[in-house]
Amino acid sequence: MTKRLASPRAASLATVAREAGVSVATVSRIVNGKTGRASVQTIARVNAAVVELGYQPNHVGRALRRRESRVVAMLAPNLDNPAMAAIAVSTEAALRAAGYVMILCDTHDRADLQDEYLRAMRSQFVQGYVLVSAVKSAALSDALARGEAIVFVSRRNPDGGGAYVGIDNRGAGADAADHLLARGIEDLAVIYPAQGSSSTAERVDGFIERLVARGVPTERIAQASAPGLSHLQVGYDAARALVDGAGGTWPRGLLCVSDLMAYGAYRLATEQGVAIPSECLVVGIDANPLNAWIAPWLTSVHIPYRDFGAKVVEQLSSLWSGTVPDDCLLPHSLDS
Amino acid sequence: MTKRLASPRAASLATVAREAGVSVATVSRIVNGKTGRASVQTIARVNAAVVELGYQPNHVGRALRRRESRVVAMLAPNLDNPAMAAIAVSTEAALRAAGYVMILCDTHDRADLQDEYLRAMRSQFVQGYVLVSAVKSAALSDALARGEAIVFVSRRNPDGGGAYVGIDNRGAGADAADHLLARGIEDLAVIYPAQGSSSTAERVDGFIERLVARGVPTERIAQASAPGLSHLQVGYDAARALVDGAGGTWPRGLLCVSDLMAYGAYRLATEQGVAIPSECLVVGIDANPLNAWIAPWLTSVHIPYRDFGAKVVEQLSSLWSGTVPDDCLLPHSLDS
DNA sequence: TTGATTTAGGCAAACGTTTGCCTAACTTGT
DNA sequence: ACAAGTTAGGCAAACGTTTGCCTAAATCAA
Repeated sequence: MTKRLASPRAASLATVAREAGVSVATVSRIVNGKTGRASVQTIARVNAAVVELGYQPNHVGRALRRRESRVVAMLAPNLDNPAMAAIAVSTEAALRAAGYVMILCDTHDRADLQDEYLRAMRSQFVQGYVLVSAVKSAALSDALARGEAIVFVSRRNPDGGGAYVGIDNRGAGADAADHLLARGIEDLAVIYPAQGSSSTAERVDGFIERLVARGVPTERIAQASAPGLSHLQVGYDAARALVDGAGGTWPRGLLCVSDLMAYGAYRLATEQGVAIPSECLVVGIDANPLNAWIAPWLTSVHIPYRDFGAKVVEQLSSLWSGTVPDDCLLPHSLDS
Repeated sequence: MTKRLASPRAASLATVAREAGVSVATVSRIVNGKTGRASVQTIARVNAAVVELGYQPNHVGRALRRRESRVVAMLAPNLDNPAMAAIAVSTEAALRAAGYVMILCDTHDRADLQDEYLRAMRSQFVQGYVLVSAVKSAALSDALARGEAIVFVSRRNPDGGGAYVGIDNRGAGADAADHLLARGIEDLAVIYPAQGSSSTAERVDGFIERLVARGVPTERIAQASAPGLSHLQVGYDAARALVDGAGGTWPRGLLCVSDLMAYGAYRLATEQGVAIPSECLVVGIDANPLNAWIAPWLTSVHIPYRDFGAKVVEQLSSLWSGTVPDDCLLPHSLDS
């Protein structure tokens, strides 16, 4: 027979304990699977009460007592970027599968917002942080010094060290170089954002190094960059700088360090009547799923963003168990 | 593999109280701005201690005591869709400005996942829910019956009623109709997903109603749909169904109820050598910012997703204060 | 002066969990 | 039969806040 509850309060350990005629401590132990401490009959009685009352452990009480929540905060610079969104989605799924919930914060790539979020999250007993393309900031250094569990994604710890999930950026740049050379293109250029993060810089380096190693004279590798946060605009501006710097002519092959930058460059090409890809083969990095539908002109290095989440959770688990994990580099690929 | 250092505890009310030589209660009142209860000197002393120790209120303790967190859960069907990501970003920003944090859950449009999330969130003392394109489910009905604060976005409450933020979908469809008619196009079609949500169905209805009202014979308005979750694929499949149903000829004007569907249709057109927009003017709905860069052929009804967040927070506030807010319809626009 | 009111702030009980410690009642070993 | 060990489970103290209630002292009214 079921009781009609006077208040809409959810069942607590106390409710269950009363119903089962045992103490709160016993119920707590049983629902937490500490088996050795109770008789079979008691366990059965408690479990019955749990089911009947629909008891669900209260995470707030638990967090207070254990001084830990099952919450992980992700700080990402801008979810407008489909690559970031993909990372967020896959991380959220992996965390949830591991029994965590994810709080998402958009830092807009601003150090002050990153600081504010880091501080705010601390008082939520957040258990770990996933920092996508983190920037250097005071609260970040503090958090690292305190030994918080922090996984860096896509961009390495600006203070050096720390757990990292990403790809071999140099390798990705090198692959792009090989791809272009394999098509007999030797009039090459690369564009990138002026506020260089470690990852974009590494892509550029890898690209140039490989070209040089394969005998392309340095002076035939044009470079240009542009400031700004929107990779779309940066791509447009950098491409303009590149072309203007070359007396109005486009290179035959162009590496853009992200797909969004490639979209920006494409717009300029369209405006200037340059045919892509026949006059200029554009290579991006990210392999946005939209490319197949509306940007078939773009060749792009595939990054397995959908696999990032699982790796991030692995690294967090390592940190929680007290070890410092090795960097995790996922495989990229450029289908030819 | 090195061991991490144990972190020193953050300052609590007790720490501050000891430092300032007052009781915990007094500190609590002061940090909460209950001014009438303390002398000016005490307030000054406490504030000094707060600053010195870098005290930040612990949200977990507060949540436990007040039986409310400052957490809102957003359940969204798929963040891969840029429109969803835009809603998530703007809601997160608006909530944070109002002092809340947002937990993000990706339901993949599945009722069972939506149920699981709703139940899991309850024991986190989540204060409100933002349900983007919610589907009918048991836990949703339960939550509504319990009187939880729930705001529906983009798709109305499947059980009817409830707070809603969205656009005038019929109006958007009608605007698309006007746009096409203004260009003298009368050979028209519309494609939409087979699993019709209220919003896409309304867009189709508004489109057709307006066309009929302006004298287009019903038999000249072709329709097609396709099943599936990915609007990209749905657009492709539906366009194929449409064209096949018309003996291989494309309409002169085509409304796709989302931009992603338009991308899908575009791919088919490209494959079939149909020139967009000269042979077929495609109109989408969403106005994805990428369009200007890589899909200039697409005309799209602009939806102010960036304004959704503020409205969502308004509606949540209404719910929290006990009133039932009116539906909030934001203005859409189609720049001609 | 006295009684009434205000001011300033402390006490302690929640909120829901977890866990070290304690204690009865058994079970063994000898 | 008695000491030693095991089992089953209760007690109560945290964790960090908030808040109703209480109490001194100070102020005020008459």
